[in-house]
Amino acid sequence: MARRSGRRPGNQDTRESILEAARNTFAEKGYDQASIRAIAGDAAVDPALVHHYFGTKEKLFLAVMNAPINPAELVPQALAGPREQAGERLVRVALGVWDSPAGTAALAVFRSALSNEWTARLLRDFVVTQVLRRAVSEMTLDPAEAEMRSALVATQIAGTIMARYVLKIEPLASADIDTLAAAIGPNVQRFLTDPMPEVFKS
Amino acid sequence: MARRSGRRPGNQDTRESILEAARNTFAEKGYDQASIRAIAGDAAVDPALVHHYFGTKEKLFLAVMNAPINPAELVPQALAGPREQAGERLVRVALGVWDSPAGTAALAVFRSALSNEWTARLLRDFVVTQVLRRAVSEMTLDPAEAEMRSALVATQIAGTIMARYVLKIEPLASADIDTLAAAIGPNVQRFLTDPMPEVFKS
DNA sequence: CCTGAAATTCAACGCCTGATGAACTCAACA
DNA sequence: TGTTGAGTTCATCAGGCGTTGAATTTCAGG
Repeated sequence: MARRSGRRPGNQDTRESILEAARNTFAEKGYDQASIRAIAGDAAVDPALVHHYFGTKEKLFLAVMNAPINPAELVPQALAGPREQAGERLVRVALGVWDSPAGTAALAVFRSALSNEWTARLLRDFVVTQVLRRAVSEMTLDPAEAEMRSALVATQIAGTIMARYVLKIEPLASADIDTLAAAIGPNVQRFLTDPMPEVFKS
Repeated sequence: MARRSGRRPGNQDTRESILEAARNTFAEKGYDQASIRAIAGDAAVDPALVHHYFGTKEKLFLAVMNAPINPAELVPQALAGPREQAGERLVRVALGVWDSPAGTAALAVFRSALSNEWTARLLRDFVVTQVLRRAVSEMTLDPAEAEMRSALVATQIAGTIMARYVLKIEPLASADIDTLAAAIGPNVQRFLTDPMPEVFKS
């Protein structure tokens, strides 16, 4: 018999409101600038409670990042369908993620990645092992070029995210997904499937 | 008679060594994470001396950013020559800047822009008013599309910088400029001159 | 030499940070 | 009903931050 007596977990709204406040604050300010006190204040909660639930700031960050994005589900969704439209679909899926509620968490890790070394590693490893590698294997690209091709795709996607969600450069920030997909998709497509200079064969 | 007696400015090595330490530290850690104490330590100097020379951290940052990058010189350099190769030249010039010593300062502002609101505004305003607007006027693009085209170019350039210098994704980080220019240039070119969906005409 | 201004140092201020541990509340079980 | 343990609060720690102002050193002018 595990739990014999005592108050039962009961109200776990608090835990989730901390999580939500953390997600928003991390997304707004990045890892370093988001203070536990600010998060706690946002959740109308004592700062010590944050530690009670999540231990350390790092663990809280990981808890925030844990659920929302599942590449195993998104990558096939982006790659299903004719190869000639894979680029556009990829842009559409990526922007869709960032525009969704889950995108808040993604934006948090993105923002944090530029000022903090370990979050940068986090993002790089995630992108490389979870997204790019998966996409490469599903698209059956020429292995000799696959790494470079997927890295190039990453530049276009990352740049779009950066310009639209972080720097908020107009008219990009206000454009709708269809417009952007039509404009950027073909470029991604070229990175994916068009012939590349011989330099890459090495 | 302005200065009548007293020690003359003399040794300004100190000022420059602070500036250099600041440039490196800002580039490594971004604006917020780079502490005045760390910069002073890097320059083997008392923290108070930094304030003596530059007043505040913000002014020090601006002093670091002040000199090194001159769009008035770079933009024409990127745009001179046949329009059909403008994309590739643009990539080449951009990467050239970041690979140069001056690029350290540029990387600093780039890094800072994601975690700090006012450096983000700084970068956005700089990019929009100093680089994009200038490029647009020199290339005589259709005004109806110019804003969107230059913003799209910005996404590809920013993404490349991010992947290569911040996230350091391989094989991008180790590739030489020629390779990248050949791979990415055509995409930039398409953003610049290829026909765009009608949606943009608005 | 001596004066005075610049260069440099030192100690301290007030504030914020992440984190800790003890105290208190209170619902549920024995 | 009394015990238990989770939920919650509070005071506090040690440390880093940007910044300040006064003291001290250094050195070129008059």
